[in-house]
Amino acid sequence: MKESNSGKQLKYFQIMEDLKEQIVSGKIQAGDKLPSENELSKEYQISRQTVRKALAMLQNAGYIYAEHGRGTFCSELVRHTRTSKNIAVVTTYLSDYIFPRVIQGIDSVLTAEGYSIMLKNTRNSRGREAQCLEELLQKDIDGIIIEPSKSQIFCKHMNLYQKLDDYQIPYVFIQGCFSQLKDKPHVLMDDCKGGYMITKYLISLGHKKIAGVFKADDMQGQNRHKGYVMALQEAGILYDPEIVVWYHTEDRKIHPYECIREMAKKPGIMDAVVCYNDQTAFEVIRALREAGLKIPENVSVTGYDNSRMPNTEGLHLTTIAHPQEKLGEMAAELLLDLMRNGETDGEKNVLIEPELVLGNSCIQRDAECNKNVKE
Amino acid sequence: MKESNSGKQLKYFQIMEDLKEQIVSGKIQAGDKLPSENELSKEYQISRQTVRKALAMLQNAGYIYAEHGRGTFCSELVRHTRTSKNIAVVTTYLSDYIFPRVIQGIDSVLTAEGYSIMLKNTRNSRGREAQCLEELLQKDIDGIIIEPSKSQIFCKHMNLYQKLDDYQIPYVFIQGCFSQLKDKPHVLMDDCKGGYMITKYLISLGHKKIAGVFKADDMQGQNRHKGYVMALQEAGILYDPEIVVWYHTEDRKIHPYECIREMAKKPGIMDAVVCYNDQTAFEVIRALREAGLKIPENVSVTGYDNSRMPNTEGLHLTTIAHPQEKLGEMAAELLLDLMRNGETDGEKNVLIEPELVLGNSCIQRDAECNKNVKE
DNA sequence: TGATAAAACTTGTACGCACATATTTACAAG
DNA sequence: CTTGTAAATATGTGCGTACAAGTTTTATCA
Repeated sequence: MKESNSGKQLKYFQIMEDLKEQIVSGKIQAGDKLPSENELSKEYQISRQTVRKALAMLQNAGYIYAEHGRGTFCSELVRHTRTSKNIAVVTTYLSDYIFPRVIQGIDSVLTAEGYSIMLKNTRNSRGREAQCLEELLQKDIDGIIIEPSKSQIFCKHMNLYQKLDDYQIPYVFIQGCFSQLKDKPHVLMDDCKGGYMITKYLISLGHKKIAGVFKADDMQGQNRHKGYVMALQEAGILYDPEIVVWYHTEDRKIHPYECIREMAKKPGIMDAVVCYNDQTAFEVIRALREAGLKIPENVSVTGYDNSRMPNTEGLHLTTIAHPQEKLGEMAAELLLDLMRNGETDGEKNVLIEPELVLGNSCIQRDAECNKNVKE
Repeated sequence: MKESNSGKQLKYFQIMEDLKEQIVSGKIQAGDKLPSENELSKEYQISRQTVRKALAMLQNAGYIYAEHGRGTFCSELVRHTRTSKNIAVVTTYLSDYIFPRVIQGIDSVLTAEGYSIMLKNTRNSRGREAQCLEELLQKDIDGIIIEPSKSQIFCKHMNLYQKLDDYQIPYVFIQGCFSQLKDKPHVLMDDCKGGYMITKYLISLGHKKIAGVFKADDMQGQNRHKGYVMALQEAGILYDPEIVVWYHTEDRKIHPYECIREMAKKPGIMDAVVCYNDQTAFEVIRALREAGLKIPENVSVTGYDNSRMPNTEGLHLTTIAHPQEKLGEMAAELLLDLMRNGETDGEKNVLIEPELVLGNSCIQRDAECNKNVKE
């Protein structure tokens, strides 16, 4: 396009400029109805067709929108120009047991509204997360649903989130949330309460030496650990760092397994293990079994997420339900709400209540349980 | 803007689409001069004003530019649209046990090349597939990887694939392929051979009455069935339609289960069941167990896809390996190749060799096996 | 032959009219 | 009070004309 007619006194250009001025200056505000084409035609003493040309330009530029039969209205400037109908979803893992159902929930809500999903994954690396965001900033997207990578660690690319704010691209965190951005809209589980509930459950079964295996680099791990500690303290059980294992994304396959196998060598050091999630729980079970211990006869084990994963030999984990699809739906709806109404109104954050799912991986343990560890 | 006038035959819209088509298809190339407004007006038998409206829209969209006094020209921009770095992936199911790893394979290849994935899912409905394609045609994408919905049934929206060809948007089929488009690039498993292999394996174990449960509405089901028939014929076993069950997407949860339970009432009617996939195999196993039959002691059961799904009570399915990640990678690489080199060179189709995965769901059956069906 | 003016194109601006179609309002009938 | 209908009003489509203002081609003259 050229439209370098800034100096000339073309009628359609003048009226266009005039109306634009009124919109930008605030004389005509978002949602206000403009005078009808005939009124403008009279007012400016020009033909309706010329008025239409001016209005068409403003509409193209996103300043106004017309509704057939109703009139022409001032649009919410930035908001209405976002019509790519693309939403980006940034996840940590693709083949994770959580992801498919979460994205299915997101998809079902967004597809119904005519949106398309752009998928990105970070493999839980902050570098790749930054790269994803940079790529997305180049693209035409209306909003982002993001599962932060290593949400526990200080976020080094705040500037990118700042840019999202500047560009007025709304975003919703799921699963976790950087501490620096904890005021931003997010949908996550009450992991602290979940950790508390499942630990309390073990205590109620008579366990006294409850080990814990937690992921160190995301918020979920921190919160589940916090709940674990709360439950112990409430029951007057001393927190024993000797039987708490922290691991990072990179060594999730080996570290918990090896630590637990090492711990299992000391008889009676634990009578239960609270695990970060079901996946970790299976690693722990593998380690315990190789050490000759039986689940749950010798050691009770709990998971988190209710993955219903390949459970070897009829063992069903006692775990915390993860409303995967629901979480996706809620995040999508929150995002739609943000896109429609802006960041103004009300409470944006959703905290999902955890729910205990009973399996057969835990057992009632009486006072003298410690004797029958390793028969 | 709305411009949702896709269906109507508005004159300015038609001529606009017509010209756009010519530009995108390459009939009008970058730099070419378009017919003058008066010529178009004569040619299409409409007024010059209406032609101007159509041209204005194309100019707004960046397809053409006008030079005062000289004419209207096709802009270079068309070529640039092929650099959106967006690839669409259209799948049937999101939470399917195959999908996550396939898309992970796709993602790993495409992300490395700087592409982003746009995700669409059809829930195996052809209507939704058509809708997805229509939406994608509106968007800025460089290529598509598509798992066709109900690939066995005649494809009713060939026109959309034709449009992809016109717009020169390359696409690769995975998992299945419409018979009308079987010459198009695709990456799929040799399902016929897979069905043949697994049936032959059962025959080699001494089975004589091998039932089959197949999905009727996709190519995979047809091909696995074809292999099943081939193996039977090769072994001189008569094909018995009484013990072959066909089901559709919609009743995948109930139909196989009920048919097998009905069949199981007749003692000795079958000594093995070849199933469309692992998911179906589990439904079949559930039905057989409820009829009082033991797997594999009374009836051997095979799956397909090697899903390693929640296997009840230590049962591991004998199945066919599904190289999910590899399949995704191959499809992505094939698509990249198409985008770089066009459709010209060499063999585009990839047929993955099936591989037998032995579990404990099948057993050697001696000649007089039929006695011990139902003890 | 070569410069120049005129003619014949091109797109751009501006206005007019008629009718289609969607929405709101007013009013009357039940 | 509800419902149906008609009128008024809004934008949307489509056509026609006239003239303005650039660019290219053609005809003309020195």
